[in-house]
Amino acid sequence: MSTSTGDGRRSGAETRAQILRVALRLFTEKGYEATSTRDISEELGLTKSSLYYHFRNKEEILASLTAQRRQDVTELLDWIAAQPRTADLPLRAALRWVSATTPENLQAMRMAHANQPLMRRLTASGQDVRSAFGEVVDALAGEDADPRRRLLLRMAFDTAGAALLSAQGTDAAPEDVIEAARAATVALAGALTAPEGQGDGA
Amino acid sequence: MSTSTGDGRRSGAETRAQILRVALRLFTEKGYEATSTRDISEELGLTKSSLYYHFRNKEEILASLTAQRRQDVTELLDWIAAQPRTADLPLRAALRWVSATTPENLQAMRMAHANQPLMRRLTASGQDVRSAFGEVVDALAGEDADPRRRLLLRMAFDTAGAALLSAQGTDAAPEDVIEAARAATVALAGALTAPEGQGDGA
DNA sequence: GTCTATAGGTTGATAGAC
DNA sequence: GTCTATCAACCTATAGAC
Repeated sequence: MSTSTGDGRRSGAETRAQILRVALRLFTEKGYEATSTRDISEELGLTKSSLYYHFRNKEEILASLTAQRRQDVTELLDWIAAQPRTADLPLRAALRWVSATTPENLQAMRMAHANQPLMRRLTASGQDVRSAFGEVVDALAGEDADPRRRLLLRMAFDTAGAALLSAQGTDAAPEDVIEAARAATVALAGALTAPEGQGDGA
Repeated sequence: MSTSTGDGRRSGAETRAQILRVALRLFTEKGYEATSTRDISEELGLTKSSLYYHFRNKEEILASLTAQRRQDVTELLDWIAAQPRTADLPLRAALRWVSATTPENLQAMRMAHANQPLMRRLTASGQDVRSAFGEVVDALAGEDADPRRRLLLRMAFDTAGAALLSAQGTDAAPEDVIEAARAATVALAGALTAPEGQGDGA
């Protein structure tokens, strides 16, 4: 029966999870600034004040939604460091990254995309997912590679985000998005190892 | 000498253009909702009220920034309709689209990306740039193509947006972004005509 | 854990003088 | 064309009762 107390109260963890679920959806649909704490609380049948029992402030709700992502990038960096530096390492690394994307990850990415300026602000003041990619690119392409090559490599990792962008307004399922992203990663990484033409002639 | 009146006033068109320039930057940096009319006016040495002489309301400023984009898609559609339906038409069409991207277009795209939820709202209530791409995809792939193929084709057109996404936080110049987008379009369109492997075997 | 009540501040927008 | 003055609406967040 969970930890319900019998009257209108719920377990702390349960309510907290509900708040996060609703906030994730509203922050994505309407944007963080356009979503008021009132919007969130009313949808749960609570008052604004009750929200402040579970979270210090509105931004902490967002932080809880964002946490636990840089860890993944760090693991990827460790994995790359342990790999033999073969020519197809960029492809294997990017494919590993994109293949690890789950539908839950997609929804978090949607939210991040829907609040770009805000995420940029948080980025500047602490932990960052996107800037960590700079290290990944450095590890794979070297800091001396030309900007166009570096950007293309980055795009090979970012195909999930790109697919999400293109899928906007369509009825594409999360699985379609991930599959298209994988295909795009293969294509982009391939272009990096054979930049000119599509045959293998000179 | 322009149309300055000699005292503190400026020509209407001139002030209007300045407002649009500042708004484009602030809407991109901070987001539409987080940018107040006060932010815009103060940066120009005006009062909020003066803004309302040039624009009916805040949203009309955004609309002025957004206008004149669907035209481009319509032209693309006409061009596609007039082309022979060869196997490389998707590549040629997507490349034509991406190649026509200017640094000015990039900045407008940046702004659109920074305000996804709002743009989606405007989309639902009238003219739309993104949904028009559905027609492009239909014309090139047919409505019967599987979702993964359709999405991949869409991504081949959306490489400028994807490159912009990946370029965030880097020092990539607009020209680098456009060049990387072109390369990505070639790679993605290539993957569409030869979906399996990178050789040309079965 | 949730409520009512309210503090304290910002916002978009309008009226009317100059 | 720009200003001052003002408004109603809304926001985040806190205090304190239950």
